[in-house]
Amino acid sequence: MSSNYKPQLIEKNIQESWDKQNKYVTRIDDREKYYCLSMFPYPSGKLHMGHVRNYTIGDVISRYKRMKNFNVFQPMGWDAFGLPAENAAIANKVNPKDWTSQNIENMKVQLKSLGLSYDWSRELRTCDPDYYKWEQVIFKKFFDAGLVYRKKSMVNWDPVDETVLANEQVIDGKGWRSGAQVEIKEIDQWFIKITKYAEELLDSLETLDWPENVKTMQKNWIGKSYGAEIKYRLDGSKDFLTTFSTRPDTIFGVSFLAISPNHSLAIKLAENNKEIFDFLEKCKEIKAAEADIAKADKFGINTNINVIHPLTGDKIPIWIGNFVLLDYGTGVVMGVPAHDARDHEFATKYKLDIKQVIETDNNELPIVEKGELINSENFNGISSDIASKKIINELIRLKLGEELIQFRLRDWGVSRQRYWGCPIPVTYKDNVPKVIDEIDMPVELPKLKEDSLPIPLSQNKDFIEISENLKREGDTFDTFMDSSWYYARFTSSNNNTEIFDENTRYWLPVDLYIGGIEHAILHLLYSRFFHKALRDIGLVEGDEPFKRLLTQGMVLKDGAKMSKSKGNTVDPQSYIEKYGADTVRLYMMFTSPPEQSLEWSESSVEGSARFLKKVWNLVNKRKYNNLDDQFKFSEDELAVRRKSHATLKKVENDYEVRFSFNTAIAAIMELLNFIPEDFKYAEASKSKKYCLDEAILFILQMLFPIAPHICEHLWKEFYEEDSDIEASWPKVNESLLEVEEFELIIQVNGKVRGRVKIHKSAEQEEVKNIAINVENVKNFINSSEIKKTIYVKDKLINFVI
RNA sequence: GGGGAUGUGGUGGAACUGGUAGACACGCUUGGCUUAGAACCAAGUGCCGCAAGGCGUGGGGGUUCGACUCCCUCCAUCCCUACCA
Repeated sequence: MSSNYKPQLIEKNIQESWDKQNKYVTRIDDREKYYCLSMFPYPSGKLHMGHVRNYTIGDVISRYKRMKNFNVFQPMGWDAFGLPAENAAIANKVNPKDWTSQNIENMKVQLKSLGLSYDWSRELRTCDPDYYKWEQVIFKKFFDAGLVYRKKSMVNWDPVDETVLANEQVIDGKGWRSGAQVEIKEIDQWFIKITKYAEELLDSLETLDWPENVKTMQKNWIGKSYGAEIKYRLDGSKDFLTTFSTRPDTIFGVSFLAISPNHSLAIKLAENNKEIFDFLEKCKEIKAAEADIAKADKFGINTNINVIHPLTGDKIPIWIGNFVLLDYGTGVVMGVPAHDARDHEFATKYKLDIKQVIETDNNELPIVEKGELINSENFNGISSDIASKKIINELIRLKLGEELIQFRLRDWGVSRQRYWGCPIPVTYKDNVPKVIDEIDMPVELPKLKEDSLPIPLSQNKDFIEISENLKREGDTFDTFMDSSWYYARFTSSNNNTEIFDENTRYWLPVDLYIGGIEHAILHLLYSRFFHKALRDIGLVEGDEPFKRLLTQGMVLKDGAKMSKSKGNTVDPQSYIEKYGADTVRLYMMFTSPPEQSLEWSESSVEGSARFLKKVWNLVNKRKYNNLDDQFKFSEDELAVRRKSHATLKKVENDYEVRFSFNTAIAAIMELLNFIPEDFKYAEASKSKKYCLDEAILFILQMLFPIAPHICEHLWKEFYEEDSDIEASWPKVNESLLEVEEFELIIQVNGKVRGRVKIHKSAEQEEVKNIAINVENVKNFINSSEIKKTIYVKDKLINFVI
């Protein structure tokens, strides 16, 4: 054995031996199963620190669970469709498929060098026809189940490049490549009825062992609200405008209605009104993203049309407002300036009536809280909640409204006007769409001609035109479709004849899903929806795909997310080469708890390397003595044993319950520092040797999930060549942890003034007498009267003077 | 605009249930080893103060015998906002 720690020498050998044994290829057996899944990466070309962090967390837990005798399944694959491949194709004149394949090869080598215990036999990539065939099959089944429909919807349109742009491709209202002013355009798209599952998606959140913040985000995103649908008759017409409001109690304060610029009424009015037409044109300049619409200055235009207030009969003006979203509710907002901040701002700007109809202790408008009604005819004096009910009843009686539960969640538009994605398996005969038969799937993405840029599929005539009146759908699926069911396909990815099989039934649900917090809403909600819809068409079992969730924070540098555009990326590969995978893994786990963001620090990496070196130097050239524990241990020997077992207990809890790897590592470091020098001497007594051996085994076992190469290597050298460290986990000896004495904290007025060793069996009166006579405590109490004594057993005593 | 988080020494962080603030590291200082450096080892290290002691967890206020932890308020930063993944 070489005497210095050289990770480059040992890591590669150990990784090869794992490969040779097929150690992490998993099969159904009779142990308890554990499906540990980390979010698969987009193959951008290089692993970044966020990946390293994500995959190390997954690997630590997988290895720990294996040591605890679970049958662990940890697969890895590639979210291989998406925009960056098209961008790279344009920038570097490479085929998206070749670019993607090359990237996958590179990243796979990088992942392997990290020593991650994946079952590579289940590897999948979403751009393979073998994968997306089944996505097309699912689409058909969803269609047959009535979950799919076609609807017009808004996109960002670049009039120069004549392409649809993603939100991130619109910069300051301009196309990123052409620089042209982007317009909002309405086109036909495929939608999936996720809203049909809104109620269940909301309710079953409760059953999930997920972080509260993620559950809250999903709950707010789904946005269930109770209110009323209220109909306003257009003045001089039999037609109505319908609005939804969560505050029918404020109906007497309505001073205008605001409709979306995309509302059919607005579009109709623009036909004969230049001013309105120009206004709508101006609205089209704001990018389609919600954040941009919400941040844009609120402006509006009076249509000079009125509606009739359903209860007062007053005439109320209709405005068009750029802040009204067509997709939410009915695309019509009832403006109550006195009781809504946005309406107040709008009414102030355009000098519209502001009529207070709710009274609270607060008298500054807008009053958005509930209160008691005023200026509301015969509803005056009634509290908001009761008044809402009464007003809804009145509207029902007049047939001008009804009670309604509204969701913020919108149906999922899955059409994308791109090339590098899964073709939507539809044909059009005389413009009538038909989902193609399963037997004709997959509809393969056509290869690009040499030197061709990745033009949107819809512009590929050879693909689109089957015959004169039979055409193919030219859109591809949203890549969120690809990633919404991969967790299930991993279990059966080698099965070419069935989408799912007995492996799926064995492995699902995912026991632990690990990924970035940035996916807290969209990806996780889509996947949950997919699972429920797949369940209802009989393809999977259970109600939820991911039992437990761990959301890791971002990896930052200089306080910002690492990104190419900011030029603050740190390449993990150079660190793996310089320090070895174990050091990088240890650093990642030690430097920050997983849910928090991690600030990259150059110098701390050194510290992690140093610790592994210390472990190496302790164990190296030493040999397990194979002694039994029949010794009369001295006090300092007992202290070492106690420390070993207390550390083990803490580490188990940190790994399993808290996912708090940084404190687990700190505890292992403490144990290492705790071992007295004389225990390590060659001439040390057998009882000391026993204590040291025990500590060494524990350290290697506890550290193995995080730094598997060095620990496995040392385990074989120190303990037994033929023994598998990953098939072992020590047991806590609880009796060693029982102590007779503890340190009592003595406070005077809540401040620590002394501490003293106390026997656990001591009575309160006895403890008080000891505490009060501690020299420093005496000085502080002086001759003052003790007004109160607070005693917390086995912890502290506080004298209030 | 809305939703979700975070804020503790020079730095990363610990304090798990309202009960010892700063564990464990990084860095720095001093000493040892060395021709020198690196590495390693030992000691010290929140701030002010000679000390006694005082102050201290983004700012302000509150509850409590006791607050990093609970409540109110303000500020800063990060993530998501439905076509980046």
